[in-house]
Amino acid sequence: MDHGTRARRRITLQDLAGTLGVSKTTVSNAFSRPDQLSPELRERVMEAARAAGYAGPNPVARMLRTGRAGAIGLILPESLPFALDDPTTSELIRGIADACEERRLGLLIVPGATRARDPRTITDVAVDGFIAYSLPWETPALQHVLARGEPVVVVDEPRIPGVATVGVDDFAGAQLAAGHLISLGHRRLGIVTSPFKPDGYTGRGDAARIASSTFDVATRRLQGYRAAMANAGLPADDVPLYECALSDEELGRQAGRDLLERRPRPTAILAMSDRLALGVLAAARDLEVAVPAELSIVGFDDIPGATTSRPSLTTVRQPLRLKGYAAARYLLDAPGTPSPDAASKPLPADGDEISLPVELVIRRSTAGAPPA
Amino acid sequence: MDHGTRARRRITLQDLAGTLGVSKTTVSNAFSRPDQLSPELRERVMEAARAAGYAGPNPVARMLRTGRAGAIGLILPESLPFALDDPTTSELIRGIADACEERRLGLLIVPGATRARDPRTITDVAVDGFIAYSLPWETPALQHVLARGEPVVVVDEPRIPGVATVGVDDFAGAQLAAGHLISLGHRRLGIVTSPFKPDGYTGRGDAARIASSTFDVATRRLQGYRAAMANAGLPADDVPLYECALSDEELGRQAGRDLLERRPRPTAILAMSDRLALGVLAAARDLEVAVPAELSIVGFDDIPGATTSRPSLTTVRQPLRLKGYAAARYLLDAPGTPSPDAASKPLPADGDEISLPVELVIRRSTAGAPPA
DNA sequence: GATTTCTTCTGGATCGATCAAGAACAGGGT
DNA sequence: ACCCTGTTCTTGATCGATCCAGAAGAAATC
Repeated sequence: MDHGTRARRRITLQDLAGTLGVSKTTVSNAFSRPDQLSPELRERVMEAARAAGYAGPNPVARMLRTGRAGAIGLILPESLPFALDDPTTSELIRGIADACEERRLGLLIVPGATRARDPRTITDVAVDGFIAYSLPWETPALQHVLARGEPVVVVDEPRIPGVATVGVDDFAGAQLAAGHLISLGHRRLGIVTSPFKPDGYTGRGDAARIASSTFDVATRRLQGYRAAMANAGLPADDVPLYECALSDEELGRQAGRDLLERRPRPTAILAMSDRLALGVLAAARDLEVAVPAELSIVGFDDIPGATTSRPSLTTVRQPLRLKGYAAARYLLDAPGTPSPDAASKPLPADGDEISLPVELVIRRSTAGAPPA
Repeated sequence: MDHGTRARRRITLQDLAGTLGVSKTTVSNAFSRPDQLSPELRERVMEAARAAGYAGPNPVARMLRTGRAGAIGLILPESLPFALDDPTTSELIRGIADACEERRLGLLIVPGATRARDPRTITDVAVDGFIAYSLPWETPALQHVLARGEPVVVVDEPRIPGVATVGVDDFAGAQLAAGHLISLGHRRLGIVTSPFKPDGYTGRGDAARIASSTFDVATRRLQGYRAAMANAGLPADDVPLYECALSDEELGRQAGRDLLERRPRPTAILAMSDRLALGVLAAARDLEVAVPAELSIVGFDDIPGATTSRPSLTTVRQPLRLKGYAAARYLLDAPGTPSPDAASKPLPADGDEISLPVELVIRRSTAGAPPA
């Protein structure tokens, strides 16, 4: 790995100082603190640097001395290819990128955290802090991140006491979604859930799994759904449930088929993500169940595809991009340490936890329950 | 920025050695070269580390000493949000991520390179090499990358002597596309181009701009189109041309409207990317021009959306994901330095240049020319 | 028993920069 | 002449690890 450019040993600041007959501090200053030396000398230094092919101070050495890496790390649960396919994750990344760009910071992506592997992908990385996205409770990856002793902001989950978290009010959002269906007269609901454990299970809901869930968000959304049902006097505990290992359209379709083949057939399905909901929509199409005439569907997230589907998707909007932006800002600006521009975006912080608002967006995938 | 976790000063390997009464080398070995010390001592060290909250050797210090950063940098021309929207770029990223995962390397993204800014986003970053994607010739960013003296692989452009490049045969691909239309009987063609310069210009083609183009790929594709036309005896020089500042559907639509409003109206349009082609498709719909009956359209890239559009898009397929993978592998494995598994994927390398094959994919957006 | 070899561990140099403290010299004010 | 302030540049310590050469002791070889 030394092609594309000469393998000449890299010149150091020291060397350059030697050939110029000045001290290394002076050369360092020429690059990093121009006001600390006379313009003429600085020009001489830069000229010599150009001539010697010196590109500037070694970033790693500088990091070691200054203690700043100039980048933040993003821990993702799945692989990067998956993350890019998933609108939820890629919106989050966009938001984080917005903040990184403002602050001129690099973004280092560390994917595949749930498949616990070599901790070195986390421990060996030069960053000033981490954003950990949607990890299950017991992930070793998260332990390694925390052990590094650098600032960490968790997005969505897991909620860990003492660790800053940015998320949305999943409970309220789910309650809104279910409440909407109930107010439309639906009584036989079905639920498609995101995973409760990172073990790849896909299939009918299982009380034991739910009880021992390691994914906070799925748990809270389920509680929200059930709370709304309980409020309406519906039996919340034995609602048909299908768990998907990933928020993926194909699995949503599978879930939709399963739920729609049950008798009595549900008249409405709550999905914990829009991708799952779009899968359910596909299943309804497969089985020739009319949406919304015979079946109402509510998603969660409000991804771009929720507008363009046919019918468009009623869903619970969460500010995905803002969530990423807020997480990065929160990581960068310690609360209580008012940075120059911290006032520009006051975020609703509550202790360690920033909770962003959700909102029910009613589109065409929901309608009154069909006559019994 | 020290919340979420205690602000305790980080323990060093030295400290730990002190409290244990062993040398720092031993502690270092315990973490990084377990075979260099007795299992019992190693266990004692690890135990003490756990007790002291020591997460392992400081990655930056290790990098400085070993000279390896454990990550590669990806320079992108536009912002990351744009890159994620663009299927071409995100497929490339997927491919790079595949290779990084194989090698357990981090991926550090440095976006926005064409809007030349602070060189520090490039010079201050800890990576073992760079992949530079689709940059114009004179970008200062590229100079900074090259100046770092670390391995660089350029993807697509610019072709720079002595710098490894991974790309496709744009000329041949464009020739295939134009040849296909000509063999269908089309004589009045129009061309929608990606930018020739990174100055944000969108509008009708301009010979001067083309002559002074700083984007190799656009230039080569245009030459391919024109070569096919010249071969068929068509006047290649005054073919209607519309240049778009970005490969973006909205601009493609704008281009399509412009070309379709010219008289005589072209019977076929060549677009330098699928996103532009999809925009042209939208313009045809706007103007109620039937595709492919009244207008044939050929794209370039073969992004996923090319299959799902209506009609589906005839295009020149390039192996986008493989391109990313190949670039990363080429960066990691110096040619001539046969690494253990280098033989697994023999790539068609020609000197510094790897050229991946393209292929014409005929779908429903092209048909015989309408009768004159 | 002397010599060699192996295993296990140690000390000091080193990677390439930044930082704190201070030296040398200039000019200004009294 | 003196002190003070300011600018410009230098020296030596330091960031936190890895690497190299070698020491000490145990085991193997002759």
